[in-house]
Amino acid sequence: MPIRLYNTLTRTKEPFEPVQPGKVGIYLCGPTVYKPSHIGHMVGPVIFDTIKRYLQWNGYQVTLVVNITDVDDKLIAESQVRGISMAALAEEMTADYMRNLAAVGVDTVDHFPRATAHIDEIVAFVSELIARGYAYVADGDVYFDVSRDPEYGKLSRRSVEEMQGEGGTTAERKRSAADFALWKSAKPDEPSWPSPWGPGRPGWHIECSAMSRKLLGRTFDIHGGGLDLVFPHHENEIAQSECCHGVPQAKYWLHNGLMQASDEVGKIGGRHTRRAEPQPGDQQAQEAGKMGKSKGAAPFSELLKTYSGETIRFFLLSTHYRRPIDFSEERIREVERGLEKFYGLFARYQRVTQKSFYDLPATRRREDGQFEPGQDPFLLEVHTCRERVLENMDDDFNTGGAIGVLFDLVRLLNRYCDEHGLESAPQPQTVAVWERGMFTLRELTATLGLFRAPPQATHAARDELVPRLLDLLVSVRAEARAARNFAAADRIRQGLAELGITLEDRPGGTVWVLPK
RNA sequence: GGCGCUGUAGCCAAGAGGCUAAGGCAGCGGAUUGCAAAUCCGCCAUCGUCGGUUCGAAUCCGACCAGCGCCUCCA
Repeated sequence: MPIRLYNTLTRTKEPFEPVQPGKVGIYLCGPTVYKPSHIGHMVGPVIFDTIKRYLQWNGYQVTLVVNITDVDDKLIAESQVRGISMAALAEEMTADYMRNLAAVGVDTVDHFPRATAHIDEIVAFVSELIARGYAYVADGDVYFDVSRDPEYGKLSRRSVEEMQGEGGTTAERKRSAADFALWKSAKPDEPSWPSPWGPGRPGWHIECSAMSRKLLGRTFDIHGGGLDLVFPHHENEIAQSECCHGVPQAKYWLHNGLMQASDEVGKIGGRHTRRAEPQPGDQQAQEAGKMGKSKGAAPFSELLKTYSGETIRFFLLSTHYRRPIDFSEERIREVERGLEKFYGLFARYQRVTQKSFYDLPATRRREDGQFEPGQDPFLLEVHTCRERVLENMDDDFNTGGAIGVLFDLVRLLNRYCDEHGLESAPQPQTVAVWERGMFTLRELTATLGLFRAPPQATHAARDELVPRLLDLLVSVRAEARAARNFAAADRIRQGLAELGITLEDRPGGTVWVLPK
């Protein structure tokens, strides 16, 4: 069964067939690095990291490129405000972006090309467009002549007539409002690079055309980005690249939905807001806005102080990527409680087998994880879960549906553990069957890039003394319980609970759980 | 105004013509437990409204209502 994906170009789901058999090139539009990234910047990278993992697991050799736009009006403005160079600002913000990506487990990106490192390629690209008659020079600027491109508007489905084009001071130099800048002449105090048209800097869209060509070729497989980039960014990229090359730039265009910033009020904002009576003073709270425009868009690094990168990743993957997501901390906390189900099962696995779930090998290829369930009803159900997860993933990377099935699998594994008394009286036979199921959970979560490493140990757990003291308390409490002195036992448990430490009396003994 | 997206339980969310409409969070009942915690079992929706197509629609079509995005160099 083939992988299908939704192509913005055709507005339909299409079977995935790479340009070259077995190889896949993906270009994702990354950030303009002028301020710290917020959670909205993580949506694309997480889904495309997942897509790459999944395609690789399905046997494709995948190259993933995420560009860094490090020259732009906003960078210039911000660097002037802060009194540092544009390069220094870009450096700082790129480092922030990289740390954030690492935290959410995005580590499959092959190239992070920077616009300023590709000025030669950009100048060459612009020159080619001029030579072919698709662009014109105007007073040190270079503009793309939209009227020369009969296909202009095919991605966003707009007609040239309705375009307003870019405003700004350079507008008069353009022949048509819809034309857009390929190269902008520099003002005296602005950073610039030499070019045949005088000192200047690249326009917004050209770096993606130039860098994708360099790293992935004239026609590559998947071009991704946020839904807000469909117009004008991707439309203009297509115009530049396809007029220059005469071949499609990308076969499939994938766009992720945008993160909406709900207010701290949490529940408010978003699609379901139904204002029965417009309450005075309530209006501001009712407005959900796009992260990029919202002043409430906290730096992602701040969010990471409260929630793990894995929680965020799980949150982002628990809905389909094309759907808009309302962000609220309450939602993150709900997701976090769902994650506990997985962590709880991993802890059980450790108790039963003395092995870490995280050490289980993940399959490299889809077919490696296939197995014959035989007649065992448990394994039959595990097998079915696996199929259901893969069906979801094959269908336009439906990670939300896939995660729903993973919860089923977790319940299945817990039930088997309960029913066969694996924690109290493990039998090698049943443990082996259970492990077969755990193995499937391992491989399926790995394809989503989840649970690749144990959650960061808390500060308390890193302290050697804490576990020892807890063990001591637990053993004292065990003696009290043996003597049926439940008052003393409960006092210990209650006291620890007030410190956020949970005690679980299990068949094999008492387990303590530290707060996150 | 133009183009487009969305509306499924208290909240989040999968499903896109036909099995009892996944799953998570919250809640309720039960098993287990000395009591808890964790886990398991059970309960909790006719799919924005109105019409149409169809033997049959949450799923297709139309209208309407509501929210949102782009058309302003925001992923």
